[in-house]
Amino acid sequence: MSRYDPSAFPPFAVTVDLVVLTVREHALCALLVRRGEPPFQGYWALPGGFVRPDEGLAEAASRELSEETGLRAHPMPGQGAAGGPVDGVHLVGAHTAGAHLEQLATYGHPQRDPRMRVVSVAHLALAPDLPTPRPGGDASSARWAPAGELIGQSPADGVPLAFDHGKILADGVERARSKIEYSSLATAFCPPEFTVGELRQVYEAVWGVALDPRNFHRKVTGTPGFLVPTGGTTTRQGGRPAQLFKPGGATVLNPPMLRPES
Amino acid sequence: MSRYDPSAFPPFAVTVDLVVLTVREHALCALLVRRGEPPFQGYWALPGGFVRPDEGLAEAASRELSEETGLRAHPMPGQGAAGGPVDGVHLVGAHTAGAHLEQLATYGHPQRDPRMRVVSVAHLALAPDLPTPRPGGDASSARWAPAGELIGQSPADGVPLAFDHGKILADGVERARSKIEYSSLATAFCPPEFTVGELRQVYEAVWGVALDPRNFHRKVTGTPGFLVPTGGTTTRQGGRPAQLFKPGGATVLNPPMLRPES
DNA sequence: GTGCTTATCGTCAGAGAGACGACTATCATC
DNA sequence: GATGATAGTCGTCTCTCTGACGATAAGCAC
Repeated sequence: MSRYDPSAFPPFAVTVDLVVLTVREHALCALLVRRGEPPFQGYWALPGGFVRPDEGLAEAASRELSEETGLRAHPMPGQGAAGGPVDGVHLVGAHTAGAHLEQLATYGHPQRDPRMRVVSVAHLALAPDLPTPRPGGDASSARWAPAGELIGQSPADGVPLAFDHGKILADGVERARSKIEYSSLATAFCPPEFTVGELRQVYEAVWGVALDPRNFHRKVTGTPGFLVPTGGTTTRQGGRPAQLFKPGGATVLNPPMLRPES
Repeated sequence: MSRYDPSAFPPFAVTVDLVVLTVREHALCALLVRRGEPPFQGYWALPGGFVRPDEGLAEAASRELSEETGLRAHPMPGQGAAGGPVDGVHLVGAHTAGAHLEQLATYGHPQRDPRMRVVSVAHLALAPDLPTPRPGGDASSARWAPAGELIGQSPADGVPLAFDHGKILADGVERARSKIEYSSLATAFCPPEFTVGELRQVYEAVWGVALDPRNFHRKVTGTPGFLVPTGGTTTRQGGRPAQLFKPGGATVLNPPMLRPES
């Protein structure tokens, strides 16, 4: 069985790759960076990089996210059981609301990188709309791309991503789509204070469906601990002034938001 | 940013660890093996081992499972999107029903193994009650242990597991508990043909609650594609003869089975 | 047969969701 | 200032599903 033979083990490279999602202009978008060197030179890829010898996986993901977006991380307490196997991490940028980071899955096909054996621990980050996608200072080397076009739900399938990043992105989008059903994670896409209508637009963008504003309003305001009114109002969406809310303490939604069957 | 510098990368050992769950005597049990060498010599641990240079992660998990339990694996088609990010694999043993294998999460804390930097990709396997836990041929080196006692839900907390395997086991149990809510995975704990009562006992053992037999019967027989009657009956549970069923094609349960709150 | 066990069908009340009507409050424009 | 457009918020009705639980069926041990 030779379990754990420390003298001779096959060496692997371990990386983290990030699926960073946000909602911009009513569409779910993913952060991509352009590869400057082979393999897949010139292709778009997910941001990521090597795990350093002395850092953990979540730590590496948090560091990479910070390098790519400027978001800084601090641990989000009390998420252990509810947040799934790997605890979520809450991220706070200098001028933005919190974000969410969690482990997604690990990809280790022997030939996924032609240079060597690389195992990538993919992470999923949900962020509010970042004013400037200032990734690395070089604007042409990074962009927000509509997720629907990248995962084959649009006629223009677009250029494929480097490595197996198309598959990783699709898995991340599916995770986000299912997770906002039964958790309050959709608020991670919103600014610190938001209206019910803005939250509904998040659901509509992530799921790609239209939701009834009245039923949605009843549902989210009627779920204890989901939303807390801040007292303020805003008219930034036009129309009648809307109440402003911030996320309540609840992390799980019971009963869940139901995604309409298409 | 130095993304992917193939010339110099920190070498990691990559292993797979297995959370193998089954239901025996109305209790959820996990497969443990005894460590014969340091560190944690004499401790119980999850089965697992190194990923070989030319095999994928699921492949390695499947191989380890086969070595430990005798279950053989073959791919389970058509599970891609519904089964989550990482496809499930269906396992078939010589004399038993199918089993289920899926990636759980990856654990890579820098100090989780005192000898070297080890990243472990944990997998979750759900198997029907195996007649003989013949792990490696040495009966004293492996056992089925009640999961409740191992994850701190019982007064006798028992001996802790080696490494971070207690945490991995707890995550696997939680994954199983939540996944049988909205998928048909509970049938993976059952023999090829089973009664509604046997399926109910699986839910009761995994969740640790009592369910109403009448409502459970209505729910599972009323969900299209969940169960298919085979035509036969059995009295192996005593009482009135019960219809035998096999798993239907459905993988997702909509609406889900609701775990009683408490 | 009697009693025990488990399976299976039925009934009823309450919670929650989808469909949609109605009213409110602001802004842009005439 | 009146008018219309836009968006927010409250209600109502119906249907489905669930939880609680009564009732009956069909085996086995004695």
